[in-house]
Amino acid sequence: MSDREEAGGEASPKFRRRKEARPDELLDAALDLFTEQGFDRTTVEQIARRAGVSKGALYLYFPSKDAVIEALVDRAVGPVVGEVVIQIERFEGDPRVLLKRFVPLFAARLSDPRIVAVPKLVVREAVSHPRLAEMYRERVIGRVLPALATLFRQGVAGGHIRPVDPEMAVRSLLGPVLMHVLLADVFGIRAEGVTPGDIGLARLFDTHLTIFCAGLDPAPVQEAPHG
Amino acid sequence: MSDREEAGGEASPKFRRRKEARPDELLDAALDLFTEQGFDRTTVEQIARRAGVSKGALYLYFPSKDAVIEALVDRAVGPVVGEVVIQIERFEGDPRVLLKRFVPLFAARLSDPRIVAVPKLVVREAVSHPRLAEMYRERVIGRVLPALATLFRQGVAGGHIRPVDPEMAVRSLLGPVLMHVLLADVFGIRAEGVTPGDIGLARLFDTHLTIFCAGLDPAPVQEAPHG
Amino acid sequence: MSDREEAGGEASPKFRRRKEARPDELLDAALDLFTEQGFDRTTVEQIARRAGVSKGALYLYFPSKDAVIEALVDRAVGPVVGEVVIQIERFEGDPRVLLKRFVPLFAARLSDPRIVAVPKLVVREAVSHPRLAEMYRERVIGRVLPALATLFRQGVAGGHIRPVDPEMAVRSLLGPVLMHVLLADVFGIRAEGVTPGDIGLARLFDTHLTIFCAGLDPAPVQEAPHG
Amino acid sequence: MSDREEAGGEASPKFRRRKEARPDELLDAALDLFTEQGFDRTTVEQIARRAGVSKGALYLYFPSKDAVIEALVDRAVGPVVGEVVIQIERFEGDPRVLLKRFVPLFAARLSDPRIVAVPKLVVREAVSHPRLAEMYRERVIGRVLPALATLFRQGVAGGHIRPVDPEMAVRSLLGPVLMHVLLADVFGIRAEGVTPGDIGLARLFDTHLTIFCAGLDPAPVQEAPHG
DNA sequence: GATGAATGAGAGTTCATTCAT
DNA sequence: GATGAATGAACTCTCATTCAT
Repeated sequence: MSDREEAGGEASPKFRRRKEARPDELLDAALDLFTEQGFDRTTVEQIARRAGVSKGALYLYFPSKDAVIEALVDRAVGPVVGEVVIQIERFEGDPRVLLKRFVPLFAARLSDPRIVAVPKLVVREAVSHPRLAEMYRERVIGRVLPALATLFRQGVAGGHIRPVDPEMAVRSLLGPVLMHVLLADVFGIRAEGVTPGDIGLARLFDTHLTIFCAGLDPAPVQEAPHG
Repeated sequence: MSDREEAGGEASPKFRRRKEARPDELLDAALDLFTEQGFDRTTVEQIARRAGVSKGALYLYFPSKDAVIEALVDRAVGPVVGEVVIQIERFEGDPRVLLKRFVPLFAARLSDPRIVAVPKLVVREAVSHPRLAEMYRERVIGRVLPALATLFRQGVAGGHIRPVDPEMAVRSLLGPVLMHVLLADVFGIRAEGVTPGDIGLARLFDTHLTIFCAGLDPAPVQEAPHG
Repeated sequence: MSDREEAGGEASPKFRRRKEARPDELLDAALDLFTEQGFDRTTVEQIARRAGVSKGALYLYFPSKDAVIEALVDRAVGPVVGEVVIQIERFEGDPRVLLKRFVPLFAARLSDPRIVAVPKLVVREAVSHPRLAEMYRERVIGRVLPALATLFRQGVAGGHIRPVDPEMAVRSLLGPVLMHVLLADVFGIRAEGVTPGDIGLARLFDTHLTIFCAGLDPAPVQEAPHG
Repeated sequence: MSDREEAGGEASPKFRRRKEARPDELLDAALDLFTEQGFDRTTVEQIARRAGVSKGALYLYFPSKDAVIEALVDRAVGPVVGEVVIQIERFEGDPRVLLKRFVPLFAARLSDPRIVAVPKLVVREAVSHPRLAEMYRERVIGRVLPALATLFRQGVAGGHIRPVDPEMAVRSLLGPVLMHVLLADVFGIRAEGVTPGDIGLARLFDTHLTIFCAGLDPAPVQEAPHG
C-alpha cells in the first residue's frame, strides 16, 4: 500500500520525495480504478484511499475529479510519439521494411497493460469527456496516422507497393491490432489455445503482417518474382 | 422494427396502440441518450421525457434503469445472425468469393447508425454491465467469428488461399472495419476529403479488401506464376 | 381466490351479490395484508389484487387508502359489545361468578385470529391514524372497562370481594390476557410445551383466573390467617 | 447514557466532542420521531434535521435507515438485565418478598418515557423489522421470563405459594403492568382522577400486587370452604 | 500541509391517486 | 361500472466538493 517510493533520481532522503510523487501516485490509483470500474463509478474517496492519502489531499493536487482523468491522459499522451514519427516520415523505400523493423517495439508497447489502459479509457469516457479524445487525436493519432500515410504514399510513388489509398491502407494495417488491444477483453472470443495474457497478440501480428505485406505486393501479374 | 400496430378494432387510430409501442419508444429514447451522454450520465427522467412520458411510466415497462440497457442490447442482438452464419459455414471454395458477395450487405448494415450504436454502447458500458458484453459475445461475436474461421480453414484446405492461421485471419479481415465503425468518432482523424457521414466506409472497404484478398493469394509467385 | 360468496341471506342468484360483497372482500384482503406487512408497506394494488379486483375498483368503494383501514376498524368495532356490557353492568353478586361464566365466550373470541387482528392493527397504526384508536376507545374499551369497574365496585360494596380500586382491578384482570393476545407473537417466548397456535391461552386463563379470583377473596384473615 | 465526553485535550469545550456524540444524538432524534410518527412516516431528513445535521451526515454514522432503528434497539437493550436476573434466579423463599423489593426499581424504570419508548417501538415495527423483536426476545424477555418462572417454581416447591403453573404466573404478574405501559396511550381510558403522566402506574402496582400476592397464598381456605 | 466530517444537490425508485377508455 | 396506464410527489441513498481543525 505504501511501497511506492522509488530510489528517486535526486538528492533527497527517501521519504522526502513523497510529496512530489503524490500526483503520480494518485494518477496511478485513478487509472487502475477507472479501468476496473469506469470513471463514473469510481469515487474520489476510492482514488485517494488507494493512493494512500485522504480525500481532501487529492484536492490539493487536482481541482476536480474531471481534472484527474485529464491529467491521466495528458501524462500518458505526452512522451509517446516524437522521433518515431519523424523516422517514419523520413523513410524512403519499401514501407514493409520499416513496418517489420518496428514490430518488436509496437508489440512490446501494446503488451504493457499500463500503456494500453489509457486509450481504452479514452474510448469509454470520450462521450462524457470530449477533451480526452481531443488530446489523443491531436497528440497521438493525428501524428501517427498521417506519418504512416506519408510512408505508404512514397511507397506507392516509388513503386515499392501496389497503388493503394494511403490513408485507408494505414487503417487496414492498424485496425486488427488496435481492435485486438482495445476490444479483445470486451468482445474477445478467446481463440483456440490462447491463454489469457497476450499470446494472442504475437500470433495476430504474425498472420496479419503476412497477409498485409503480401497484399501490398506491387505487381501480382508481373511474372518476375520480386525480391 | 415497427410491425407492432394491431389492426385495432376501435375508433382513434392515432392515440391507440401507444401502449404496445411504449417499450420501444423508451428504448429508442434511451439508445439516443446513452449514445450521446453515456449510461451513467443519463437520467431516467431524461429517457422518459424524451419518450414523452413521465419518469414513473418507465417503471411500468422496465423494472430498473439497468433493465433498460439490457433490453436495448437484447432487442438489437436478437435478429442479427441466423442464416448468414449458416451460409458462411457451408460455403466451399475460395473464401474471397463469399466475402465479396457479402460486402454490400455488411456495408449497408454498418452504415446505419442505429445498428452500430448498440455495439458501441456495449464497448463503453461493458465494465459496469458485464452481461451486455456477454450477450453480445454469445449471440453475435461467438457465432460470426467461428463461422468465418471455418470458412478460411476450408479455404486453406482446398488450396484456395495461402495457409494462414484461420482465427487470426478473421481478425485481420474484420479489424479495420470494426475499428472504423466503433472507434472512428473517438479516434478518427478525418481522412482527406471524407465528410462526416460515411463516405469513409466505402473507401476503407475498397482498399482493405484489395489488400486483404491479394494477401491471401496462395503461393504468390514463388516457382510457378499463377494465371 | 374467489371462493368468497356465501349462500347469502337474500334472494339473489349467486353471482349477483358480488357487487354488494365487494367492500367486504376488499376489507378482508386489506386486513390480511395490513396484518402481514403493516399499513405503510401494503400497496393499494396488493389489496385490490388479493380481493380480485383492479386498483381503480378499490377507489369506487373507498375514497382513499386511509379510508380502508378506518372502515376496517369500523366494521370490526360496531357489533362487539352491546348486550354483554349491559349484562355486566346489571349484575349483582360476586363478580367472580360472572367472570367465570364469561370465560368460554372470551376465550372463543380471543382465539379467532380474524377478531384479534383488528386491535393488533390498531395498536400498531395508532400513531399514524389516531382516529382508529379513538374509535376503539369510544366503542370498545370505553364501554367494557367502565362496565367491569362497575361490576367490581358493587362486588366490593356487597362484600363479595376484598376492597380494591375497581378501575385498577379491571386492568389487573384483563392485562395478562390482552398482553398475551396482542403481544405474544412479538415478544412471546414460547412457554414450555406450547405449540404455536393457542394452547397457551387456555393455560393462561386457568392460572390467571385462579390467582386473580383467590386474590379477591374478601377476608384473608377471617378463618385462616396466612403467614 | 452521557458518559462519552473525553477530557478533550484542546481548546473549545463546546464544539469539540460533537463527533463522538453524533450517533447518540441521531438515535435520540430518531427515537423521538419514530415514537411520534412511526418508522415509515419518519424521513431520514427529519431525523438528521432534528439532530442538527444534514441528511448526508446521518449516512456517515449509519449505513441505512433500517440500521438506525436497529442501533436504537441495540443501544436500549444492551445494559438492561444482567445482575437483576441473577438475583431473581438465585433467590430462595417466598417470591412475593422479592417482588415487593423490586417494585420501586421497576416503577422507576417504567416511568421513564425514554426507556419504555423502545419496547413500544418494537411492538409497532416488529412486522416490518423482525430482527428488532428478535433482539428484544433474546436479550430481555428471554432472560426475564425464565428467571421469574424459576422464582415461582421454587416458591411452589418450597410451599411458599399456591401450586401454580410458573410460566403462566409470570404472565399473570407482568401482564397488567406491561399492558399499562405499552398500550395505555393507545387504548387507555383515563381512569378517574388520573392525570396524564404516571400517577396511574403507582395505583395499578398497588392494586395489582395486592390481588396477585393474595392470590398466591398457599392453601387459602382448604379446610373451610368459603361461600 | 493534511484530514475527514459535513454538506446539499440530485439520482433511482415507489406508490396513492386520477381518468380516458 | 371497471380497468390499468399514467402521473408526480416524495423517499432513500450517494458523492463531489468544502473547510474547520
